[in-house]
Amino acid sequence: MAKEYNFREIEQKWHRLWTQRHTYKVTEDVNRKKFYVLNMFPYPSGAGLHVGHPLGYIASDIYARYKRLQGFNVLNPMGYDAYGLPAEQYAIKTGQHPEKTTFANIDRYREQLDKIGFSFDWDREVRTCTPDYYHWTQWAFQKMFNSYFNEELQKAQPIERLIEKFKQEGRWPSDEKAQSDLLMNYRLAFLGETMVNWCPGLGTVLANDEVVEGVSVRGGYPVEQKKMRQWCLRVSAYSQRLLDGLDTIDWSESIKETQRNWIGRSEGTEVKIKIVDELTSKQVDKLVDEGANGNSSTNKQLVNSSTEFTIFTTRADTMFGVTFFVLAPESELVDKVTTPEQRAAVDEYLHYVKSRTERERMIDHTVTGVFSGAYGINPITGDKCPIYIAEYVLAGYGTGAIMAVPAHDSRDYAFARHFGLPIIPLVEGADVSEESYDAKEGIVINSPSAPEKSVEYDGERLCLNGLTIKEAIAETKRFVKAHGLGRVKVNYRLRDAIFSRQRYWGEPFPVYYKQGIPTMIPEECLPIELPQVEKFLPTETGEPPLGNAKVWAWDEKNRRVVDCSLVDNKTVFPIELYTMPGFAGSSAYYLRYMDPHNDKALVSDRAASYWQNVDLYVGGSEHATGHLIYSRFWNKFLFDLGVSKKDEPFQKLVNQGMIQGRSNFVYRIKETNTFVSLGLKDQYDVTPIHVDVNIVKNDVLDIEAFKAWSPEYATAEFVLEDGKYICGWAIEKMSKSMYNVVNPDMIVEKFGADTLRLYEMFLGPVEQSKPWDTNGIDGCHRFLKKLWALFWTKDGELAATDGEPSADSLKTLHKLIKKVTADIEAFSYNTSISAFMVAVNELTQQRCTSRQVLQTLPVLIAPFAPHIAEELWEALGQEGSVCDARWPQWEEKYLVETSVKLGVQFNGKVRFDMFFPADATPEQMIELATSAPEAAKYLEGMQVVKTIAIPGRIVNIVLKPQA
RNA sequence: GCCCAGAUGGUGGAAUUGGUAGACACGAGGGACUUAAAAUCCCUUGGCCAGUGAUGGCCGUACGGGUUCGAUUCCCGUUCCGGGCACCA
Repeated sequence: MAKEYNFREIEQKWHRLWTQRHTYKVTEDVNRKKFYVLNMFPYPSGAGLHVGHPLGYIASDIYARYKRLQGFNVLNPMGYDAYGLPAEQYAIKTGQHPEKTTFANIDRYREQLDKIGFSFDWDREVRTCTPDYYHWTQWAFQKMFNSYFNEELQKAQPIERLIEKFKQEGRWPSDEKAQSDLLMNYRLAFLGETMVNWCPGLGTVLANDEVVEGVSVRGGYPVEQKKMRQWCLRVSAYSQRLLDGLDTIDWSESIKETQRNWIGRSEGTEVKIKIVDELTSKQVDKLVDEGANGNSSTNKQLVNSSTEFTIFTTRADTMFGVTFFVLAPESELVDKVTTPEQRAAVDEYLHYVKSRTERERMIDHTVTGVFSGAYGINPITGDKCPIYIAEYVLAGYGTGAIMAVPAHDSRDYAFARHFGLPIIPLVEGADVSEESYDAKEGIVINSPSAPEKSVEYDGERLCLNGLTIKEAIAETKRFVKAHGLGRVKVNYRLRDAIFSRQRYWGEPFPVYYKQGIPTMIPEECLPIELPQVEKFLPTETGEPPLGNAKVWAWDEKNRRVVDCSLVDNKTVFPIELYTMPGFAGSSAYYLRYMDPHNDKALVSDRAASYWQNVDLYVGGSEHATGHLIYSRFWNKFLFDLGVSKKDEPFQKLVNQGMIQGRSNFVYRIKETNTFVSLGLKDQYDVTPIHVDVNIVKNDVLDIEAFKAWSPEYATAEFVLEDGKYICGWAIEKMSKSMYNVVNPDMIVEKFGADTLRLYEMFLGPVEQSKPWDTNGIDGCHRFLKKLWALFWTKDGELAATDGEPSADSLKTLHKLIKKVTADIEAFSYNTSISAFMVAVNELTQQRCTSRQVLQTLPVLIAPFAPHIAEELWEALGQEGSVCDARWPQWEEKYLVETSVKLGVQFNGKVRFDMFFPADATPEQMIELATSAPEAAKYLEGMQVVKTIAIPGRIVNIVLKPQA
């Protein structure tokens, strides 16, 4: 009896042995080179894992195991992003404490993960919701609070330095409240009165990346803009460093591009615009006559006339085409600028703008706006242009005010057309009769249209005519700077991150309010643990859920958390009721894995120095503008502090694709309980119904299982084709409601973890999204059986012999080593597995039993299928674990061909194949090809024009008819 | 609208980056073994045409052009699908 491949027994055995032997325990070892592999840790949801989740873990595990076999000391940890909304919402619904459900989910995840045979060092597991972990989240927050960003040094510095500076400059107020307010403008973690994305459905604010098209990512509730006092992180301070860092890391171009868009650097010019209004310009002469001592209302006008505002533009070259200015409705200037005559119209407009939700504004781009009554003076032309207020200008970007150049900006163009404002073309050949010319290419004209149309400054007038747009921008910048009309300014779209949430299930802020001044709980007293509450909903007075906590006040004298009733505002103060957002805990977890049990520091200097940063990070691309920005920001801050040793946290990033579901359908004839097979369905009026993919094999329905699936179908009847019921299919998101969820446990049960690992990788490139189709899995399972069979005789004895391997076998082996090594390096696991299949087939055909060849195979397959690798390794009588073996080196000498079969081409078309000596020179190849008998018929009556011969590639002879 | 990435058999996908397109796997068809099933093994499988046959010919990598002895690969244009950003001045 041949020895059977009993994967269940093998996998259970090795899972047990790995645990017993601590095979995957990692310690810092300065004598070995480190390699840090990391997966984005999962949020443990109640639904458990489906086959899509482990894809990235398998891909990184393969790389981790490969690196280990190469002799690296590999850190490959795993943990849980355990704070989050679903657990809290579940708690609200059921009253179950989120910790309870979260921990239960974690246990379930762990159980599922363990079945797949990962090389995680579980001793390093972290959970973001445990006090020993969020201790360091709170600590980092306090460090940010006590730091500011030094623009000159482009790095974070202790806030004390800033205080010193203020003192030296005499700007340090004596009042404590004023001191606090002043510093809030600089702290990296600060309380800010900002417009936030308020989500009434969730009862909390959301970060920009948590809102898509005006609704929340989680739950899809509408989101509105609201002004609130919130904790914020000054992420924008790091804009330039976040941008520059992208050039130093090995990430996909598309994700870097996404981040560049998100950071949105634009280099432009700020120009100061003087304001005049109708009244002032009419009355200026009169006022001068009267001696400027008019009544208070005219005084106010005079103040207005000396007021100026600043606009931001990236198209400084178009200053000669400005025909109006526009302010954002939320701009503080609106109030100052509006004239009494226009007051009513402006108020009405502001009211209209307020009534519109963010979503409406985003979708509906109809032109709206109102004239403020005031005018601005274009400093370059001296022209007086009306100032409008319109919602198409955003308060949050630039200065909230723009100069409008309708000829060369489509939005300004639409506005000008709507309000009948002039349009002045500035680019040679640009036709602006139908639409604006927005391109940044061409030669500038009309700038100025006549010499006197350009205002003189210090004897100089700006003239851009004849320049290219790029030159004109540079020239205008120079002019504006030289004459003090404004300054060159870089703007970023990246906003500061709103860092507080009105939720229960998150990290509490280590902050209390002393006479309204936010004060940090001393570092030595951290962590401040999340208090118990009875209800997870906001309080009746609208406070966040932590308002329900009874013991949630800070006793300054005794340095501990005490009962709220003790608050006396002398020594006992209320603690912050907000909690931190989801990204707080996930921003520095990779550092914690380096030293997870340290209770003195986030990470020891020794561990951080050894592990440096993550060499390979694997996770979904959906985190491009969330986690992957926050984490880089957080790390850069910790780098400035000297805690992190690298400016960038993740050197190489691989984004695994999503696994979609492949749903199956049955077709019910309307108003019957009869189902018709796919090929016949067009003959009836049918309703397609999702059917559980687990009772369908190769699109053939298991009719008995279907009848048992739901009582409704117990009496179903079927119209079959060829005696089978064929189901339809479609690619959809993998979800319970589509009955297309495939569970990894089931696959492991049926085929084994090694087959699952192999198949997940065989499905296609790791980066690519693809549907899961269990149909193909047999191929991978068969391969493992064939590999297994190679090691055993018919009688179930070990087949290995000590004889010298054949040249063929050595060639097969070394070809395989070469291919697999190159493919793993390139993350091309699917082709790697194909190479294995070819090699095993070849070795089987060669009846290879050589120990020398056989003992290399377990090492090569170990990254992909570790269980079978261990079993074979042991069967061969090798010492220890295959994990401690050395990755083999391929040798060219076994691959050398004595002859090479190449296509011989005449005029670019392959005419015949022939063998050439492997070491033939191009000249010899041409000689051999032209003298071959097959060549004669092509050469007849022809003349050789050109010959091309590339050893190993091609032989090509170009002919033309003889003259 | 702007930016990025794609499009190859019935299906998932290969192709040493300009050198015999379709590796490997699934599915399908045929065959062997078997009382039968499972399992295993062998053959065929991009399309069209000719031939009893070994075989030969033509077409073929979304579409239309171009460069080249030679293009799935490089260039230009078009269509379609996916991802990101989006009144960002």
